[in-house]
Amino acid sequence: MSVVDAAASVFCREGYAGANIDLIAAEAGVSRQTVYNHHGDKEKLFVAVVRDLTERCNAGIFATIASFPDQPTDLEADLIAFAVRMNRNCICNRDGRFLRKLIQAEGERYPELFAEWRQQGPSRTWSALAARFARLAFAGHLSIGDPDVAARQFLALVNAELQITFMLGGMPTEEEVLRSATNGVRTFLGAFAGKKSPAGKQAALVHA
Amino acid sequence: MSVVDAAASVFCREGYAGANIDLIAAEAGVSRQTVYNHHGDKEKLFVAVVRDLTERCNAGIFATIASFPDQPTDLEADLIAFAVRMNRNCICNRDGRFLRKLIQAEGERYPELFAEWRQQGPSRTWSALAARFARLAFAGHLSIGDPDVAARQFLALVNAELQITFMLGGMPTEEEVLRSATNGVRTFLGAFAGKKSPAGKQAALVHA
DNA sequence: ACAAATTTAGACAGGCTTGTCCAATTCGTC
DNA sequence: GACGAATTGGACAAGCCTGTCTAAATTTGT
Repeated sequence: MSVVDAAASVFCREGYAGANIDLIAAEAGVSRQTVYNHHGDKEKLFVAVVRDLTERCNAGIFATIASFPDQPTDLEADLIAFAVRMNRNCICNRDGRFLRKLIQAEGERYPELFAEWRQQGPSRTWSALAARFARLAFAGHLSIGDPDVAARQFLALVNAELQITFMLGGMPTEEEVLRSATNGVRTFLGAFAGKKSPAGKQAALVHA
Repeated sequence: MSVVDAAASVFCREGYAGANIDLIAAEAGVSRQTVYNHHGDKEKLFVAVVRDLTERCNAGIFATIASFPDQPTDLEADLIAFAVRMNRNCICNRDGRFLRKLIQAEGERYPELFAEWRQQGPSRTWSALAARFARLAFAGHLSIGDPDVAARQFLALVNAELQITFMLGGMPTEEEVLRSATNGVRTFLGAFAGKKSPAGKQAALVHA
């Protein structure tokens, strides 16, 4: 395990103040001196950990959003599968859980570091997701007022049943993820199911 | 400020390991020795803080649930007002934010302490809320499949727009709380709005 | 006003952690 | 095999924190 990975693990488990450089070195399988040679001091190491996690998490999120069902065959099934992918690959995995915990625990102590995360992560995630939902609405599959609100509510709904598990740092089972996603998507579609006259059809008519 | 209140503040701000008894004493306006006289040691003080917060938060939650609109005049407006009360009095207030942060940061280190919170807090909260929604459904105001799922999704929806603020330990403005509640309740009703033939009417007919 | 209980300030030991220094060892590469 | 670079283990100082102790000051109850 690399030094940064070991540090992520220890910072998450023990908190910044409680994290011990000796323990990080031991967990990484290197000597303490090597940690200092590579990363300078504890604070620089922490920053490196956060940047590393932010980068990997964002990459995973945007890779997953790229698999959004733009042309769904079975909208419910496709959205459920997308929500499960999102949870499995971005939110429940090691990086996601670690980053969330670090943000919650140390976010107030490093405002500039996490402001950067906030702008490059959630803001862009929501925009990208909102654009996909807007497209579904435009094609008549959904009836949405504000796509940004819909995107945030989609994420909130498909995670609704996992919040306690997340709070305690746990990892939900595959079955829990599927159930939460299924219930969430059904409610989402109950609220936003498409109307009979999609915008696409209307536009086609105007052009005809 | 009491010792326990000051300790809650410092534990939240600095984490368990980073919390300094001298700082707690100073913030409480007493000497360090008094802290030790009253609470024994750091760990006992931490347990006292968590128990205190858990108790007060639960009391606030159940007091707020008691104000649930069982016989709504304007269902949307009544649910929005309820959601705002819930957020203001239980989730965004000092105790709620502190307890959440302590659970997230130290939950894994004190499993038995937070298992107790979990059983007396979220479990009972969801049951109580589910019962209220079931009653609304029975009276024909809502059309709900599983009341427990509906209760969790209701809370998830009305907080959907506040999650980032909560993550960073911030306090949303009154306007943000209202907007999130309004958007959440509208989506909730979009998915669960009552049917024309309420169970109550059917029951009345059976009895007639 | 007086006596008991509590609180206070400060000193103090013990332990732990960070970050540095250094000599010895190992590793990568030619 | 040889040479330079990186790694290692350990010692080390300095600082911080916990928890205890003590004697003085303050508050409380009567």
